[in-house]
Amino acid sequence: MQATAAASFRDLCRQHGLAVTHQRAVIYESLMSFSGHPSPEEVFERVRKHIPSISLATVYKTLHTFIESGLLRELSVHHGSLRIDTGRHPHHHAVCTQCKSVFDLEESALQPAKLVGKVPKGFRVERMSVELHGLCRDCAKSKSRNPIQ
Amino acid sequence: MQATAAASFRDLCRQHGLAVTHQRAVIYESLMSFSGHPSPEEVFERVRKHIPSISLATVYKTLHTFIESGLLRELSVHHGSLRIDTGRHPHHHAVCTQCKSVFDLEESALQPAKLVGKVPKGFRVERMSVELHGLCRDCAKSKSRNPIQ
DNA sequence: GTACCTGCAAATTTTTTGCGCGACA
DNA sequence: TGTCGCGCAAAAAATTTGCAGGTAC
Repeated sequence: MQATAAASFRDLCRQHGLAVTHQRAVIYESLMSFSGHPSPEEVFERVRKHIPSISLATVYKTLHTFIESGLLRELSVHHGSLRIDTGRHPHHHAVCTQCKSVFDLEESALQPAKLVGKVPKGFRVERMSVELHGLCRDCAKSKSRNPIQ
Repeated sequence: MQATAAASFRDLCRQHGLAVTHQRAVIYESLMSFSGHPSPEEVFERVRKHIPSISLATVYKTLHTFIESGLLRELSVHHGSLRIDTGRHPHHHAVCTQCKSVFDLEESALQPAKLVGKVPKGFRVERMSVELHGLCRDCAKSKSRNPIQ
C-alpha cells in the first residue's frame, strides 16, 4: 500500500517533471487523505504530524509547484483577493489557468447543463454556472513556444 | 442619466433592505463602471476619486453588505484562502452561497453543457466544469426560519 | 431618537520572499 | 557536483475589528 502509493507518486512527479522529495510525498499523501477541499493551513497541520520540522512556507511553495505542474488543481481560480461579479444577468466564465484572467461568456454561448443525478440532500439550487478552464490566447502561445514551463 | 441611475440604486437598496448612503451609491456606480471583475483595492482607488476621504475598510464592509444582501455576487466563492481540489477525475461542485461549503458532484450528475456560441478568440478549452450555487440544507433551513437575515 | 454607517488605526490572517544549508539527479 | 528544494525569519498583501462621531429613516 505504502509502497504502491509512493511508487505512483514517483511516477506522477516524473510525468510532471518534478523532483521527488520526502516533503512532497508526505504533502501529497496528506492531500489525498482529505475528503473536502483543504486550505494550506489544514494541509500544514496534517503534514506536521509526520514531519514536525516542516514549515508553512514549504507547504505553500509545494502546493504552488503541484498546481503549476498540473499535478493538482485549485478549487476555483484564486486571485489572492475577492473579486466582484457586477453582471446583472447570469453569465458564464472562461478562465485561464495560467494567467488567471477571466472572460465573460454570454449565457447563450452554452447550451445549459441538465441535472440528471443527485444533488446533496436538501440543497436548494438557485443558479447554475459553467466555467471553461483552459489557456487564453497569449498563454497558449507562450506555452507552445516553451512547452516545459 | 445620473438621476436615473441614482433612483434605481435607491430602489435596489429598498428591495434589499439596505440604507441608502452616499458612499454606497458611489461604490455601486464605480462597480458598474468596471468591465471586468474588480478587486476591493481597485474599487477603492476608483471611488477615492469621488470621495477622497473614503477608507478601504468601508469599501470592504460595503462589498460584503452588497454580497450578503444579494445585490452583487462574488466572481467565485472566496474562502479567504487557497483551496485545493484533490479530485483526480474532473467533477462538479455545489457551493452554498451562505456558509461557503462545497459539495462534490459526480461528473455523471450533470448532462454536460454544450458549447453553442463563441469563446474568446484563441482560448483553448481544456476542461468544463459546472457549479451549482444555492443554499445547503442547513442554511436553507435557517433562512426560511429567518428570511430577513 | 435610534439604529445603522463611516473613517481611522490597529490587529489578524494569508501569502510571499531572501538566504544559507542540505538533498536529489 | 551542480541545481533545486527546505526551513527560518521577516516582509508584504489582504482582510477584519473596535471605537467614536455622524447620518438615514
